[in-house]
Amino acid sequence: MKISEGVEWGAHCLVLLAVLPADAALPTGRLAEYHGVPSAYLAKHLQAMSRTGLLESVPGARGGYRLARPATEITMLDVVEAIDGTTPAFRCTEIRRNGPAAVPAREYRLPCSIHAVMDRADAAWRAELASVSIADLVAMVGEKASPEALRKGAAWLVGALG
Amino acid sequence: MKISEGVEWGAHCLVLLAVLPADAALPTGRLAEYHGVPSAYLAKHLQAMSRTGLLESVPGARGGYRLARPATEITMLDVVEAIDGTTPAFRCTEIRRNGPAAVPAREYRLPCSIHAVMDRADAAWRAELASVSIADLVAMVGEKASPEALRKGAAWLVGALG
DNA sequence: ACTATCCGGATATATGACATCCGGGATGAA
DNA sequence: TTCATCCCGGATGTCATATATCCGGATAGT
Repeated sequence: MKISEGVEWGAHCLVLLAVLPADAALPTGRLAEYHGVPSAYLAKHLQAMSRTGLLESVPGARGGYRLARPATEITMLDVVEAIDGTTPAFRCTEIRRNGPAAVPAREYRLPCSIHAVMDRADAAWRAELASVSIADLVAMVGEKASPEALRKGAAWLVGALG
Repeated sequence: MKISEGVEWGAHCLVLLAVLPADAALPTGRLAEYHGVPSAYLAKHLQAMSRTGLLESVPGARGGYRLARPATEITMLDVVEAIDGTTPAFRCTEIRRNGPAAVPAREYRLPCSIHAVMDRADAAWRAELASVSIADLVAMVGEKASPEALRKGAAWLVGALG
């Protein structure tokens, strides 16, 4: 089991965009440069977040991306679902309907018990992700990051936005 | 994100083995036949569960697999970890150390906030899985399955064990 | 001895993740 | 108007992993 690397990139981008002045936007190239990741591929994930309404794209010269709504209203679950999709990790192939114990399809009214358990675990995972917003992450990073790193990041932002 | 199909197979096999008389074992071929899955591939997953101590293998003619401990003491988390591995779904690539805001490695004492959030969600998922035992699943299946399916399954078992 | 079975390794194939590129369209600046 | 950016979607290529199979060696019943 494995989550796409793009989720990490997307989350970091959202955190960076969350500390920008209102209405300011950063283009794909700048976001890629800041995080040291390939620009062409990051674009794919930014487009995905734009499609699901997390980011707003500003076309044209001096355009870029900015948050589509306040950072308090974007959760980590939104990011994961935008980039990794909403398909549950477990897919029941209904193997109970195979083999010698199989009965006609209409008998399988109730969902497979194993399926149900996996779905509950999936729901718990998503609930945990939904409880954390991008704004929460901004606060955490502000507390944890070294002053030096914060200073360098801010200095770069001034250059990128100017 | 996606869980190996083998987890479903493994869980169903454990449930079937849990209803066997004590000390009775079923070989790979029978387990595969009962669930309608390829025997050679199922063997891989059974071996994995054997290595992690969920199953006990009985070598030699008329051997097979049986539970290594009571069904009440085998959880769904055990199954998932045996077959899908214990590696967390999210892997932090520390992209905060890239780009213009990077500082010397010794400055990154505290874990990445995004990483921390993903780990908490992963823990919630595992906790949910750990709260359900194979014995619980046997009970659920007993309640939910159609009497007809249970009868056919039992009949097949009598033949397979005889 | 013979047969049935587990076990590990080697191998083949398919699926999806990762990564890049290009053409089209939209926007603002010159 | 013209031009330089920039977003967007599709096509493409590469690579890692999941899926699936097979074989030889070891082991235990008959």
